[in-house]
Amino acid sequence: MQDPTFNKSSDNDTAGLRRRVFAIIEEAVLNGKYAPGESLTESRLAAELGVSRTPIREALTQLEHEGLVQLVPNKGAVVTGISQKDIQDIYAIRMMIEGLAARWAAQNIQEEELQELQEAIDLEEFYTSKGDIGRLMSLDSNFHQLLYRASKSRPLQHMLHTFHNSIQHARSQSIAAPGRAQQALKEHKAILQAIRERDGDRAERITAEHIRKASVNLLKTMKARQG
Amino acid sequence: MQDPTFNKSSDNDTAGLRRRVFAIIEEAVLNGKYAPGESLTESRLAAELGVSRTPIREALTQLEHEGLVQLVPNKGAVVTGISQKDIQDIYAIRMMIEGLAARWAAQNIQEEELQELQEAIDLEEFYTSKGDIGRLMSLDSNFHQLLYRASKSRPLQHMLHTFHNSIQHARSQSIAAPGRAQQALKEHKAILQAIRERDGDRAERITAEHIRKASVNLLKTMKARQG
DNA sequence: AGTTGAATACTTGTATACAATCATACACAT
DNA sequence: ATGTGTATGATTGTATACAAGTATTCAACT
Repeated sequence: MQDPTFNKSSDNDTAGLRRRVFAIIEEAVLNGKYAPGESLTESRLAAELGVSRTPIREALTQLEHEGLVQLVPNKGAVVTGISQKDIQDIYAIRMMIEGLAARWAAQNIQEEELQELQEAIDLEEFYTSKGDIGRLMSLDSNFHQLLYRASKSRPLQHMLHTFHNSIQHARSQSIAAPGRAQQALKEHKAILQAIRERDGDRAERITAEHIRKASVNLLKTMKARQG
Repeated sequence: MQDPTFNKSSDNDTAGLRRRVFAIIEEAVLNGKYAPGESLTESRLAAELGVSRTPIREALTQLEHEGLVQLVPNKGAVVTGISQKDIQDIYAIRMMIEGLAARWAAQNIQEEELQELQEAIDLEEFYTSKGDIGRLMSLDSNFHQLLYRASKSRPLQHMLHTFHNSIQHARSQSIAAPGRAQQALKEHKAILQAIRERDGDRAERITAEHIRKASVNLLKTMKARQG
């Protein structure tokens, strides 16, 4: 076994300027290069990134929907940033909602989806032993996305997808913490087991616990990193 | 007392084509004029509404974020529609999240916000006795928005705001049901009382119950109407 | 000095033109 | 008959031009 291919990519990868622009601005906001309160005008960003205003506009509206900036007419996009409390709140919300997702998944999952989850976990195990953080990030995403899909609830799927994106940056820090990947893998296995046994209560409970632990870990990491 | 003015309008009212276009397409989707599965191309909509593609594009991306269409490249915006199960799911999610909002509001609300909630309820009482459904809709929205704000959680506020929009249409049906407005008013009063007493547990519980009742009522209404 | 007013520069909102990509239909070969 | 390759048409993505509205600045006046 050398490098299991990872072909199930739910995200659209055909770059496009908008995606690149979005990623760049998002990164800059999250890194603090654009400070909270600062207002970004379209023309300035367009000049800075060497593209026209159109893709900038689209990226900004998307950023607004993710809550990173606030679009105020004739003023520009005001950077809001994400505080530590925001992340804490997001995890508190995720605890409830992903718990619900796990419960519904236990009720509605299909045999094929159980297999997909199992495969995701197998890959996770492989890369955890290899210590490949990059892959683990995307596999963790994958596991949770599969969970959402198995819940058979479109609104829930939609909402969690949005959320997931908005804290992607934070999650990547969390999983890089020493020992966290191993722990997450163990928790993922337990969640799958509960779902496989169609035990909705337990699935909900341990999924919430999984999120809570990730949250604790993340906040610890963030505090260690920036004071 | 004749017509208490309602000046606190959080929404931006400066029309703009995008907003109008958005409203028109949203209405058409919710009314079933554009059937689920149908794909709307930008040029077609632009011609139909007599505007250029630009505001259409922006409206469509917004509609995608609200989950009403899915933007697929080179195919157009595919209408997804909202099923009865979707609404059921949304209310299940709202039960949890708004419960959380009420709990946090009980912890963090300020004196001034308590007064605003009280005023909202007073107005609600007035228009309930008058039977002015239109006002009640916007007052119900207002009450819940105030609640979100009082929770002092930006992510929660943001998420619930999005949700609130996406089911605005459904809610307007719910509140129009006979007797529902009176019941909702009573429940709002109870919620405010719990928050005023800083009883987070109770506030969470009865808020969840409030959403559940609204959900039951709405589904009954929908079934009666189109089932 | 503070206030008011107008002029200017800037910013967003919209329209339109162009490029690149993709789906589809049709002809042709097997 | 079926599969394949190509050509055409359609659709989105991006750039740019223009219009309308707003914030800001500076000067004049009280």
